[in-house]
Amino acid sequence: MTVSKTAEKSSEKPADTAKGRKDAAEAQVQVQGPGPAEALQLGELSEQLGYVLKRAQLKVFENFLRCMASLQLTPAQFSVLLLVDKNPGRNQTEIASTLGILRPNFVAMLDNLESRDLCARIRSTNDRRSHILVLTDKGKAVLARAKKLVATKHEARLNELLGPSNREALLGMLSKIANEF
Amino acid sequence: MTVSKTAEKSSEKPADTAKGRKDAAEAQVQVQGPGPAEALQLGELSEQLGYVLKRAQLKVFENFLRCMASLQLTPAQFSVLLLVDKNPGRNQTEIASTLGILRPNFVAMLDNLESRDLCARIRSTNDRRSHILVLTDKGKAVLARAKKLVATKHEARLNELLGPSNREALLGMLSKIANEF
DNA sequence: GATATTTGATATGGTCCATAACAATTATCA
DNA sequence: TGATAATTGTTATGGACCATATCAAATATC
Repeated sequence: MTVSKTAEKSSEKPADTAKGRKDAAEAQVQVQGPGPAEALQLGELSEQLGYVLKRAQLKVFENFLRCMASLQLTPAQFSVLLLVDKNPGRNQTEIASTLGILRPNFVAMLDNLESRDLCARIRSTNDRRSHILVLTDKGKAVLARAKKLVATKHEARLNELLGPSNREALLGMLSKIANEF
Repeated sequence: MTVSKTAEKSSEKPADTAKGRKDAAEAQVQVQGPGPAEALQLGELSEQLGYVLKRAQLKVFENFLRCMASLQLTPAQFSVLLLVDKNPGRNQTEIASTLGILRPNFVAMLDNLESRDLCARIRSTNDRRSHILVLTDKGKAVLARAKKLVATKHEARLNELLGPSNREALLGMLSKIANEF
C-alpha cells in the first residue's frame, strides 16, 4: 500500500496550478477537463482496508511523536517503558518477545533507554545469563509524564474526532484483527 | 509500539514450559504463581490505539502477502497498479505523490514493475521530461487477477471476522483518522 | 559429566524512508 | 529573445527498522 510518512510539509503537491493545456487549440483530447487541479482518482484504493489502515497508522504515529516531542519518546520506546513497568522482574527476552521485537534488535533499543537513565539491566541472581529489566526513578517519572501527555493530547484528540464510543468500537475491531486474523 | 512482522513461525515463544521454579523449596517469593506459563501483563498497552493499530496493520499486510503469493505483488505494488489503471496518462510524480511515495524511491519500484512487464514508462510528447505511466496487457491481466484474489480471499476474510457492516464502520473511522487527524 | 539449550550480544544484509544533488527539459520574465 | 528559475526522472547516500546466523557464557538435560 505504500504511504510514506513525509510529515506533510508543504501541500503534498503544487497541483498543476491551472496553466491551460498548451494553447487551447486541441480541445479534443481533453473534452471534459477544464484544466485546474485534477486530483487523481483513488478508485478501489479507498476501499482497501490495508491501504486505509496504513495511512491511519502513519498519522497516529506522527501525532504521537509530536505529542511526545518534549520527552523524546517513540511509540516503541513508550511501549517498552509501559511493559517493563507493569511487569517487574522480567528479562529482555520476555519483554522483547511480547512486543514483537527480536532479541538482537532489542539490544540497541535498551542501550538507548539505559544511556538516558530511563531503565536498567540487572543481572539476575537466579539465572546469571539473563538481565532483569527495571525502570529507574527517572524512568518512572518520564513514563508518568508520558502517560499524561498521551491521555490529554493524543488519545483525547481521537475521542474528539471519533467520539468515545466509536473509539472503543474501533479499538475492539482492531484488536480482533490483531489477534484473530 | 514496536510490533515486528516475524511471520509468526513457531509460537512466539517456548513459553517457559512449566519446569518448576528451581526445586520447590523456596515457596515464598512465588507465593502466588504456580509456575506454568506466566504471560506478561499488557496493561494500558492494549488500550493504546497506536499499538493495536500497528499490530492490526501488520496482520493485514501479512495476510495480503499470503493471498497474493501466486502473483508476487506487495501491497505497495498493488496500489500502484490500481492507481495507474484508474488514472491513465499520469506521470511518475503524480502517481508517486498521491500514494505518499517519494519520487526517488519510486524509481526502483517502477524498474521492478517494468522489468516484469506489468507497466511501462512512456516519454510524454507534451513534456519530454516526464514519463507517462500505463499498464501493459499483462499488467492489466495481473491486476484483474489480483483484484479477484483480494476480494475473495483477503477482504472476504475480514467480512467473515467483523461482519460487513462493522467492516464498513471500521473503514470509515480509519479514513477519518487518515484524512482529518 | 557430556551434550543441548537459553540468554544477551555482535555482525550482517535487506527493505523502506528521507535528503541532496544532477542533467535534461520546460517555465518565467526582464 | 535570452538569462534564470522551476520541474522531472534519476543517482547516491544515510538512517531506521527488520531478520538471520553466530558466538560466549550460563544453565538445563540426560
